[in-house]
Amino acid sequence: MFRIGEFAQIAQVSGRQLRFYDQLGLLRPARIDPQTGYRYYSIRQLPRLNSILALKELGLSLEQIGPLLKNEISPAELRAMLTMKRAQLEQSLREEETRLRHIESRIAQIDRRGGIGDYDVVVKSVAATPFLSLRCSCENMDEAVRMVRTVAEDGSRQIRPALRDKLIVVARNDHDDEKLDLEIGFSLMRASNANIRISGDLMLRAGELPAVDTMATIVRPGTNAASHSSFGAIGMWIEANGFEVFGPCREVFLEPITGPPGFEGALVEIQFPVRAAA
Amino acid sequence: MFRIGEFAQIAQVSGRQLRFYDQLGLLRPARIDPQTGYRYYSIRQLPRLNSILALKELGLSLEQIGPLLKNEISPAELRAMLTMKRAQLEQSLREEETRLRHIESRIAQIDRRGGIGDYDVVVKSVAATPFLSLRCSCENMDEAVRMVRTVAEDGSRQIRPALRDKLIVVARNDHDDEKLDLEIGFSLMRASNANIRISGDLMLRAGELPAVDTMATIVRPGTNAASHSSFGAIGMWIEANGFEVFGPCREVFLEPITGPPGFEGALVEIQFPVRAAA
DNA sequence: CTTGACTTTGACGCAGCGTCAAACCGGCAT
DNA sequence: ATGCCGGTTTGACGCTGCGTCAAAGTCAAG
Repeated sequence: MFRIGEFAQIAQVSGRQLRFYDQLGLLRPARIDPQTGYRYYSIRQLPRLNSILALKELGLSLEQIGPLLKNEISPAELRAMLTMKRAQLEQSLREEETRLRHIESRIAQIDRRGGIGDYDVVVKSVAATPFLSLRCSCENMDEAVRMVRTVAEDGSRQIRPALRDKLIVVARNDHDDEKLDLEIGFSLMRASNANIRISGDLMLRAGELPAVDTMATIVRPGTNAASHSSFGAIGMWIEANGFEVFGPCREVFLEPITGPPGFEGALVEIQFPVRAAA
Repeated sequence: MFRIGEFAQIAQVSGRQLRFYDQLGLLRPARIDPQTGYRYYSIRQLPRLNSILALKELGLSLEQIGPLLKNEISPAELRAMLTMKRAQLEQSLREEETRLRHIESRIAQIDRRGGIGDYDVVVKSVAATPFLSLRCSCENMDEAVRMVRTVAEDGSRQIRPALRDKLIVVARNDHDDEKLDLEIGFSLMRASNANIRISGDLMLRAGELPAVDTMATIVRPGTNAASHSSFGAIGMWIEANGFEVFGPCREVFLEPITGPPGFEGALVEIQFPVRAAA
């Protein structure tokens, strides 16, 4: 019979652990002195303790180990538990590898640029949303900016504020032509089938923006210069972290557009649908 | 200005999180209504929140993120933090891979044998210990068993109980001859240079058992039959989990030997020094 | 004015112990 | 017998980053 300290030393565990296992009923001492409350362990309890430690090593929780030791678990059930554990482990392994890549790209960035860059690329998922929009093809940036402004202003006037949500520009230039193939419109609070005619012959048509599970996003001031550097940043991030672009990029105007041309004060969220690179 | 729920929805976080970040001072709401205590967030706080989320993704703790956002951290310090994180991550990746192998070998074992095997292989580290022992070469198992018994009995008589610790047999058969090359003796509570003569011309000489960092161990009843199966079990375990045997195996008798020949009632811990397989 | 949806603060929970604190106990030296 | 030092007991809090109630107050629509 050993007192708790000796037994702990033999088994390479802490006394606190033994007391805790006692409390959980996983490993009661062979004897407890009723006078003093001292716990006395027999060397014959070592196999049981080792079973506990081995099962813990496999990643099982102490709660799960209890029934196992009492042989209340069939091999099939244990197999199922372990298979689940394996799946969880594989999942977390993949996640940690992703994180490792994140960290390494961030370290490389510090080394390259000698400073701290932007931290704000975030992966999120977005739900499908009704979208009242205009498809158009623009020759150059200036034309695109004018068009966005037109849609923004006329849309703001003609769509009820309670229905209108945010201005969104989807870049659909598949084969990057010279031309910009854009879809410009407003997301809506709820579905609506009404098309809306705006200035001249332009027409906003009801449609839907599809949901995207993994969307790499970055929030930036909407000045054109900053927008350009944001695209660079998010592109590097996507590449460095083992993703690839998977669909059309969106620019979400988080604030209603006001002020002078150029959207200087606007706040824009750039969104790239991504998936793990092949 | 958004109330907490809307802002949470936009940023894909929970309201609880926002309140928590407020409490930590990481992200105070743009305004708090002094009447009602309602928190109001500006969309312009989204970049800061995204910074927090991105840094969290890198594995930094919220405590570490605070100073970062206040620009109280130089790039070099950040680099150091991330490098440390990377090392930790790589370490935990290796550990999880090891666990994954453990689990897979356990599943395979269930599938092969249709049942639950022994759970009790445990890795521990053992310290160096003074060792009073006899080196001998035995032709067969019977001779070895007799020799162990002789050392056990004579040693128990001739070494003071306060000095004597446990009977240990080290198997030194390097090139597995027919013969068993054993070292049989007692570990001691403290160093001693006294050699001890036991029955006949046999002599226990003072020496030392070296420390071993990673020792795969299993505790078993000392019956010879059970001992055999234990060796099989531990061998399979070592192989399945990507280790290799690295030195001489030890058998530690956890209880003083009593009773009839064969050590039927004894409790033995088998120890194999191991290292990651090449 | 009544709902029903939101929000506030406050508290507990978690997983597996580590780490005090205050009070006892055991064996050795005197 | 007596001190003393080291081990032991129970009990409580800490940790990480929130999730999840609970009770009470707020806001906006009908």
